[in-house]
Amino acid sequence: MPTIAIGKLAETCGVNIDTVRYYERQDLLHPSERTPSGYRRYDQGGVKRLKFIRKAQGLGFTLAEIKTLLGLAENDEADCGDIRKLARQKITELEPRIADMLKIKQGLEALAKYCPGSGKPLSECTILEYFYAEDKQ
Amino acid sequence: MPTIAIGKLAETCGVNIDTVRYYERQDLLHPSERTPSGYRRYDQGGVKRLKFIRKAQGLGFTLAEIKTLLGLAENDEADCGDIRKLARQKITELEPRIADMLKIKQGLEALAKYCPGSGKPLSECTILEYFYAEDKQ
DNA sequence: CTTGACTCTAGACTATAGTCCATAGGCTAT
DNA sequence: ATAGCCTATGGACTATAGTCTAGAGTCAAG
Repeated sequence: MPTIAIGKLAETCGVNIDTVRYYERQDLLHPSERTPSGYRRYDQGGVKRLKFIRKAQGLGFTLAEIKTLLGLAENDEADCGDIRKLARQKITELEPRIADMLKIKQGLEALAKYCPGSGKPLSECTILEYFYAEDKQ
Repeated sequence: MPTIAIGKLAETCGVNIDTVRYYERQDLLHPSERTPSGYRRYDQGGVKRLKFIRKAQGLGFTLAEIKTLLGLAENDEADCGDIRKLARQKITELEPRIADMLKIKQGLEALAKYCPGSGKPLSECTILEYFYAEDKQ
């Protein structure tokens, strides 16, 4: 079974070489062995694991969460429900964040819409007016 | 014109006292004067400025952007168009982020929907299958 | 056998927005 | 005048996810 060096692994998966070492420090990805001179060697499992990490990141999981996922994925006792639970939890975390961002966007749109725009003095800027408004309530 | 101490300012605006000093280091908010013993004193302008900062933050502006906004707000040469431009820019920054988060959420929902769930072995988990899938392309 | 590319380690540094700490001095009410 | 807050400073530390550096050692090709 051929193994590859860290540079090749990084290149294959499209990540920075230092990121691979960082994942190792975070206990997410270890080489399958080391050469006598101390060079890391990775097998196909390492490649899969690194791709797993990047995909899960793409879905918004943090490295800590990915560690849990990897732990489950390699635990024969775990079942599908555990994984699904994490996915659902992530969804419910995402929902208020999306809602917040939409609210912010709508707020900005409303401000921009009523701001008279170019050529008008700042005294007529409704955005600044909003920022400087006294809190009602 | 009465002035207030830093603790009172922080309390009035609902921020941590260290945050006020932090904003000063970031050149966002300076006391109107110092007492002979070196205590910061803030006037009503300071209160307004701090509230301005917090409101703009609530709309998703970074401190660096708020610095620009404050600069404009206090520059007689600036006009409304400048402010509106920043608001619009923020909106266009927000849009892809919202789209990304919706995409992530939908991806997770699709995964969770097809995952057989509790009681099923991991070998049937479609989420893990997705994570471990070979890239097509 | 030397050159250039690759890798090793430990530790510093990035961004963002704070928060906390120690130590010292100031202010106020009793 | 003294207890008990308040404030001053500089610097360290938090979280997250890396990125970069220095100095040393290793490997492969010509």
